[in-house]
Amino acid sequence: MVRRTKEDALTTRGELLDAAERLFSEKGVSSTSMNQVAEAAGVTRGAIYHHFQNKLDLIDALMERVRLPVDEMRDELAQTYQGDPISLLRARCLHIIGQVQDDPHTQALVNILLHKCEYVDDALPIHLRHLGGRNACITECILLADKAKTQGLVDEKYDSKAAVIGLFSLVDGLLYNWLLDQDYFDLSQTATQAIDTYLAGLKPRGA
Amino acid sequence: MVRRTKEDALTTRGELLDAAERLFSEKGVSSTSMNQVAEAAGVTRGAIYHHFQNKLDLIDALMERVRLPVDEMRDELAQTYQGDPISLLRARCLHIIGQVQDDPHTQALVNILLHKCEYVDDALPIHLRHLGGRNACITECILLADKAKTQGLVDEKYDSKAAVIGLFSLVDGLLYNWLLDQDYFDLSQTATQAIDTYLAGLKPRGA
DNA sequence: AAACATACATACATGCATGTTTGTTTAATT
DNA sequence: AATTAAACAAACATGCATGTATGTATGTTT
Repeated sequence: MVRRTKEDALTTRGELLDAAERLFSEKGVSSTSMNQVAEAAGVTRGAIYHHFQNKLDLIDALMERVRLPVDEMRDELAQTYQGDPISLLRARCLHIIGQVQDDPHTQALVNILLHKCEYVDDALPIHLRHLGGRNACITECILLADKAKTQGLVDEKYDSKAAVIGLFSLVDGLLYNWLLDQDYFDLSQTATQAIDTYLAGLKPRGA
Repeated sequence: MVRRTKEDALTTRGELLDAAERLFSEKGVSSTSMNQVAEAAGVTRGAIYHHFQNKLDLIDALMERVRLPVDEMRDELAQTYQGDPISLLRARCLHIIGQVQDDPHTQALVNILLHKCEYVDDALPIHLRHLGGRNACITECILLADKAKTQGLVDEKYDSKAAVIGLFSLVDGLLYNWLLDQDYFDLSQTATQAIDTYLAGLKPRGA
């Protein structure tokens, strides 16, 4: 209707992202057309193609807008920390769980990534970013696990990489299943127990 | 071309299922058209619509053809077993891992379910079957966990349902990540260590 | 052997999603 | 104040996917 100033344009862009995030998370990426996104944002497809090149670019902007939990985790791990490495890992995992549970944007994005988006060639750049962040994070966590081993906090018999992949898989699996049916179990309670169980299993038997 | 006898028709049907399984697993469900499936099977769309009502019906037939690991697990759990409940759980989880790793049909199907299929309303029946089998399986495993508790194999402080959900999430997460990038880690090794770690964590500290 | 059913191929009709282009209104620039 | 550029809307062109309807050759039955 009324033409817009620069700020208004940014608002429109934000509304487009909001609409896309909601629709993608509700109905799936490929089942949602650009037209539906535009309508939900109260504009036409012209607005979308003005702000974004295509659907992938739109999704990319979605990911850009929200800091994924793993990225945040990597940053915080890079900082100096106090306490033992295992406690740090535990805190970071629970933080991820909490963020998905409590932050709507994070939850929607993770939901899209886990359930509403086919892992196909077209979407490769999106998933590569996802994988890249995750792998970098795992790499740093392996160092933590090694350190924990030298401190006698983790049994020598365990392979550090496998231990970290197991921990991450546990978190992924918990999120995966909880997002499938949020009423089936309480996320933070279950996650706390499961993560503590896993970490307890890492300790040497005698400790 | 040449018209077919009943057996030939079954062959055609099987080839259609094979083609669909392969294409869906490679390129994703919604990115694969019925025409592509037909071409890959060496027939036309007419053959597909003769054997199946539509894409969903085709997917449904795919799931029907392969016994999903959880279903198999449930059956085996129902049988009488020897040994302690924890060992049984361990064996069953590792069996699932092995089946996904070694059986191409199972691997393709799980890959489709985890990565190549959006969890949207249209596909609800497929996912409901998935969830139904899984929940029934969890329910039975909770009984096992309770039994393990009475035998002193699991620490009293743990909630049985959360313990089982954690274990299943761990398996799911491992499969999820391994299917994303099969070269990033060795599945059976990592899974064995991770599951053993988790199960070790379930034991009472003194035991 | 005739009648019927099966197993497809082919053709058609429709609709929707995408990408692009053009037009229009308003803000920004000078 | 005039010009340009931004922010969209609207129209266009294209293509593909789906579903259905029809045709046809082959098996099947009686």
